[in-house]
Formats: sequence, structure tokens, C-alpha cells
Amino acid sequence: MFLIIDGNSLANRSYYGIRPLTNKNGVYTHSVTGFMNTLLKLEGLFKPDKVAVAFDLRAPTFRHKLYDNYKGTRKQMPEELAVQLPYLKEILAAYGIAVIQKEGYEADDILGMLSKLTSDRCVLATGDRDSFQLISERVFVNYAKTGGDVLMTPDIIAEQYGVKPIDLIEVKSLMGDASDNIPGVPGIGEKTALTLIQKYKTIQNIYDNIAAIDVSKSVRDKLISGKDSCFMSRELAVILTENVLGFSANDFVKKPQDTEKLAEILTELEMFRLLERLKLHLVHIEKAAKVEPYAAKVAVPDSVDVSMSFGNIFVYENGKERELDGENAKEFLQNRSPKRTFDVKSICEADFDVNNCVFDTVLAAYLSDVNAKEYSIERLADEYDAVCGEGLSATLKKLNDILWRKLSENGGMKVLTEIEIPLAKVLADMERIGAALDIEGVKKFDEALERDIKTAEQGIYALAGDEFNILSAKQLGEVLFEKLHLPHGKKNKTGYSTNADVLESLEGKHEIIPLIGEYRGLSKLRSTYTHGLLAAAGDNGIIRTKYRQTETRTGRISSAEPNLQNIPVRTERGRQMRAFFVARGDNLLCDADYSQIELRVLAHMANDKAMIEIFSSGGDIHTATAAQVFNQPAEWVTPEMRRAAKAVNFGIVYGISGFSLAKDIGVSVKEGQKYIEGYLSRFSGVAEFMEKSVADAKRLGYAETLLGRRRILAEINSSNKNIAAAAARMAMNTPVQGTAADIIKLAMVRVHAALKDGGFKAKLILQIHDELIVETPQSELDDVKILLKREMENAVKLLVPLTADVGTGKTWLEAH
DNA sequence: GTGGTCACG
DNA sequence: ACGTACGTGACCACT
Repeated sequence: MFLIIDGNSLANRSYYGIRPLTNKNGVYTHSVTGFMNTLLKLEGLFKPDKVAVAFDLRAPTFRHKLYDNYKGTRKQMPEELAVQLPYLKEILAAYGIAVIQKEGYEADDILGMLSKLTSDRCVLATGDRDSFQLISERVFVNYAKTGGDVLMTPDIIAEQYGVKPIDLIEVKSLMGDASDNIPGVPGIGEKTALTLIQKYKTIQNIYDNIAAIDVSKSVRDKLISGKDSCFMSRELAVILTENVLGFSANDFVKKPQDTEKLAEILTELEMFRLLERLKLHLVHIEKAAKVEPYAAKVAVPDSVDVSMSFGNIFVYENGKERELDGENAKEFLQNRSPKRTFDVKSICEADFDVNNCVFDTVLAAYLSDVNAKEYSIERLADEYDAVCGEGLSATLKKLNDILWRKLSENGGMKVLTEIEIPLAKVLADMERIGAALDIEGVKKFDEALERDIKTAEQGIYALAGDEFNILSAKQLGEVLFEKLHLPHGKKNKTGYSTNADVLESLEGKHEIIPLIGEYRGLSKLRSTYTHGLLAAAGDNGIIRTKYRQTETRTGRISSAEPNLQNIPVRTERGRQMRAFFVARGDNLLCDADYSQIELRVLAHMANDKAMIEIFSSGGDIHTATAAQVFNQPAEWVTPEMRRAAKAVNFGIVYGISGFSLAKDIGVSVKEGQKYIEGYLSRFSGVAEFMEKSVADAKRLGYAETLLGRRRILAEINSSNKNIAAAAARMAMNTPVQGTAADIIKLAMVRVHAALKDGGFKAKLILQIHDELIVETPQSELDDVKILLKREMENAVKLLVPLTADVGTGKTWLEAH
């Protein structure tokens, strides 16, 4: 008994017939699940000794999707289905079943060839009626249709169609098939075709006797004019049965299954019911222990679980909870015993010195899924099914065991123990030390702003002929576009858009426009910066931002209350705000920022030879890029060309579109696209890296940094193109931005440790993504400069050098 | 609470 | 035909 399955048909049917399922990484699995369940059912039913699964080759390619603007017209299977096929084929192969796919042959043709290959009884499993022509006393079709499967035999064909199975070829030659592009005879449908073939058996017979056959005049006319089309259609309608591919029956005898491989894939896909049905065991746990040295630490005998509530420390050990008071808590946290904490940064913030923290629940949960809104114990216990009746501490232990295992398996333990846990302490120290603000300076600056705002305001009212709230987008829109009749651009949800882009496009059209821009800018400086910072500073002028370690999707740190990572710098007046961030007493600020860290990371990760060469030779990256893209020697690159190349470099890191690049640098979309194409052909390593990043994300369900930080991208296989495209951009950007974040976090840990080990008084106080600021006594300045540069530049070793530029001064403005 | 706007890397 | 670059946080107006 030979079971021959139309793989595409069954996968497609399972895809649409079952509600979407995914594993934790967002990989869709419903088609695979449905397919395998049906396969097992068919095997149970027919007990085949030979099995084959035939696939068409017609999946879309990535290059097509990304650069062809999605305008492909040929019919494609949905992405969510296409991504499941590689898994399915692997599973089938491991299960011991032959998978056949041949370029240029449809699944139908392979079914035809295989059905004639042996004298065995055959069952063809498909949802495609075309295969009915293959039916004989020896070959049946298990036809999958809505409402259940039907086993199609010659008798049933005769009953339903009144013709022999082989004659269905003749029927199709007459009626055609739109989905297969078979024209048939125009105007002849299924009913007429069947009647004709029932009566005259073949089209040859019909045309041989065309004058004599018993039909209406109109049908006869249609037959006559469609004769060529009819005979051509017959050729298309016949399914190939000759064994032109040289199949051998032995190839399809079921092979022993590769149990380990099968269990591995099914575990990855979290198809636990199928595992059970196949009597297999989860394998990835043992496997992970082999490759992940950190897993060994699970067995640390005296690791205890520690939590803090309202400043009180609770320890859970040997199934018992105890609360430690003041000195005991301090001593316990400081001693060498290994600890698993819940929110180590908050424990550090409470002024405890935490020693030998080997695991942290909150940070582990963040690394497991950076997309979560919050990491409270309640939500985590619920998500990881760790709720325990014996109280919060028992729940915490269970949660820690689960997260520990999870992180050990997915490679996140390194990031946890080498970056995030030590960083928590560094951030807590930075918050405690704070940054000093020159309150008097800010106040004076604020008064000047107030005067200039008043002036702009009066000017605006005079030009508008009325007083109104300039900061209200609604009122401003009415004034600009209805009262002054300026041309309005796009509308947003709530009315006219009045943002900076729109104002820029109106520049020169009315005197009021520049005043509005000025008013907006000054108001922003006042509300967010002068007022905001004065409110945030204590009487002593110290500002303590909160560094949030579990906030961003890429692994960056964020700063809030107040945000010190968005202090103005791009405009002259805004930049003056930085003069009010000062060193205390006789101290100085020492500022170091990485030069082009993201592009250097990209050069490394993409292993792009051209880009590596530029960075290794110490050239200016934007000029060198311009020289490549515009195909000119570097000396001929104009400032304008450099500016465009710089925008392209940024765009590449963000997952570029010609449209947005064009908007950014003010060229046509066509021109923008040309730049991108030029870039990708010159930096082919980067092009390949971007393709691979997206392909990996589609296959694995996540993007990953150099050090193993992951970001789950569940929407990468969405059928909504815009959503999938947005996720694809994240897949391209996250490895780059995230690796840069990993590097500066490592640098922070190193700088903090080096300052401590060297006995310096200097302290790290601020981090602005690629920039670190240390406040230092003057006596230590020379050493600190060297230390800072050294620790930053050597945080990791890449294929290109990392460089940090260091500056010093009394204020942030001077130091940067 | 949401959306628009704008500050930063 | 359609929408359009990554990651954040703060403030304002408005519902």
C-alpha cells in the first residue's frame, strides 16, 4: 500500500482549517500541526508500507519582498504558511518519509508518476480535484474537502460525474480551469462539458462528428470556434504519469525515524501533543545543558532566593522563609553565599551592597521577553505558571527555577551574569551620586526665554489678528489654514497636521511661520528643560534620574524623571542647557563618546569587507560612503554628497525605504532609491546581513545581538504587509542597536570596576547611549581620561577598532 | 487616557 | 494601491 500525499494541498488545508498557533518565539505551527495529525490519521487508516509527500516549489524570496515594493503579481502562499514548510519537511524527513520537490514539476505531476510507479494499491491524499483523472481500480484519491474526507473510487466518480475517471481529462479540455490557466472552450461550462463527454466520450469523437452531434446551434458554434483552444487545453489537462524523474519504488519505503531529531524539532515548535502521540520526550533541556556552561549553576547547592519588600529583606532557603533585620540583612547580602534576587537594582538602591548575585528574576524575565510592559512578581508568576500556594517566597523560588532553565536554554545567561547584574549596581550608584545643576544659571536662562517667548507671542497675535493658544494644534490649525488660508498638508486623526515638517513646507509663505517655529522651540525649552529640570533638582541642585534597565526592546537603558538622555544639543540655544550641568566643587567632568559605534558594529556583524577597510584605515565613514555610492574619489566628495551619504548610513541601520530617505534629504523618491541600491551593491556584505537578519527572524521568531540578547518579533510573519515590514525593520535594526547597547553596558561595568580598583574618587554619573560622563577631582583627571578611553575601546574585540573621543571641562557643554 | 509634537542617540 | 527609518520620555491640549 503506497500513500502519496500532495504536500502543498494538505499544508494549505491545515493552514486555513486550524486557528493560528505559534510557539513562544512567534513561529506559526498550525499548518504543521494539522498536517501531522492528518498524516497520522491516514497512516492509521491505510497502513501504508510506502509513503511519499510531494511539494511544489513556489515560495516567495526575501529579496523580492524587500526591494520590489511588494508588487509581485503572481499568486503567492501567505508568509505564515511559507515559513512552516521548512519545518514540516524536516519533520517528515526525520519521521522517515520521503519528501519530493522538483523544480518545474507540480505536485500533481509527481502524484501521477508515483501512482504508476508500482503495482501496489495507492491512495493519493489531496484536496485538488485535478487528481481524479488518476483514479483506477488500483488508485484511489482520499479527497479532503470541507465537511470531511471522501475516498474517491471509480464507482463514486461514475456516480457523481457519470464518466470514467480518465474521461475527466476530456471534460476539462472543454470546460477549462481558470485557476490552472486552462482556457477550454469559451462559453462551455461544467454542465455542458459533462453531458457531451457522457454521450460522446472524447473530444476527438466530438470534433470528428461535429456536424452530427446533438447540441444547440450556439453550443455547436462555440465548439467550432474553440477547437484549437480545446485541443491545446487537453494537453495542459493531462497529468504526467511517465516516470521522467527516474523514481525508484524503494525510495519510498518507510525508513526508521530519527527520534532525536524529530523530538528536537517538535520541542522547538512546542508541539507537545504530537510528541506525546509519537511517544517522544522533550529533548532540548538535556541538550542545552551540554552547550551552556551556566546551566551547571542550577545545581549550586546553597543558592538562596532573596526578595525585598518596603526595604525589608526576605530570604527563602530549604523551603523556609525568614526575614532579616537591619544588620543581619546587610551582612547576609554582603557575604559570599550565592543569591538569586528579585530586582537587584532596587536592592542596591536601598543601599545594600549585594555580593555574589548569580541570578535576578526581573532581569532574567526581561531578557526572556523584552516586550513585556512590566515585570511584577504577580504577572511573572502568572505568565510562567509559577503560582504556588505556599506564599510569595515559594512562588519566587519556583519562578527562579523556571526562568533559570529558560535562560540557560536560550543562551541569555551570559548577558544576565556578565552584563545586566553587574550593571544594576553601577546604575544604582550613578543614581545615588546624581548630577549637579547650576540652578541660578538655569533661572537666568529661563527669564531670557520668557522674554523671547512673549515677543514671539505678540508677533504671532498681531499677524493672526487675534489671540489664541499657539500650543493648541487645533487652534493653530484653524488660524493657519482657515483664517490665513495657507495650504494645508496631510490631515491627521484630529485635524490639520502642524508639525515641524508642515511648518517647514510653509516657510516663506507667511511671516507668521518662522515665529511659530520659534515659539514652539522656546516653549519646549522652557516647559521640558528649564522648568522640568528645576523641578527635578533638589535645593542642593542635585538631579537624580532613574535609569530603567528593563524598559527598551533593544537592550538600551532609558532615563526618566527626569530624562537626562534628551538634553538639547542640535540647536545653539538648546545646547546652552548643557552649560548648566556642572561638576561639583573643584571637580571636572570627563566626557567620552564612541565614534560611530552602530556603523562599526554593523561592519563587524555583516563582515563587510569594504566597510571594515574604511574603519580600519581610519577614514571618515560618511565621506568614504559617499565616494562609494557616487563612484568618485574621496577628494571629489562635496559636503552635499557627504550629507546624503550620512543619511543613507543612518537609514541602512534603521531598515531603510527610498521614500523616507528621500524625505529626509530632500531628493526625489527615485533618487533616494538609487542611493540605497548603490549602497547595497557597494556594501554587499551589509545587504547580505540585512537579508539574513530578516530570514533568521522569520525562521526563529526573534532577533539577536552579538552577545546573545534576544528580542522576540512575533509579528515578523504577519499577513499584514505593513506590520510584517515594520517587524522586518526591527529585525535589521535590533542586532545593531542592541549590540551597541551591550557594548556600552559592558564598558560601564568595566569603567565602574576600574575606578573602584584604582582607588579613584571619580564617579560615573551619566550615560547617553554612546556617551559616558565621569565626574572627577582635578588631581585624577589625567588618569581618568586614559582609563575611560581604554575601558570603552576594549570592552569587546571587533573586526574594526572601537574608538572613544574624550573631552573635559567644568560643564557638560565644554566637556562634550 | 490618548494623540500630537519634539527633545535626544 | 498604499504606507513609509530604529529606539526612547515629557509636555500640552483635549476628550
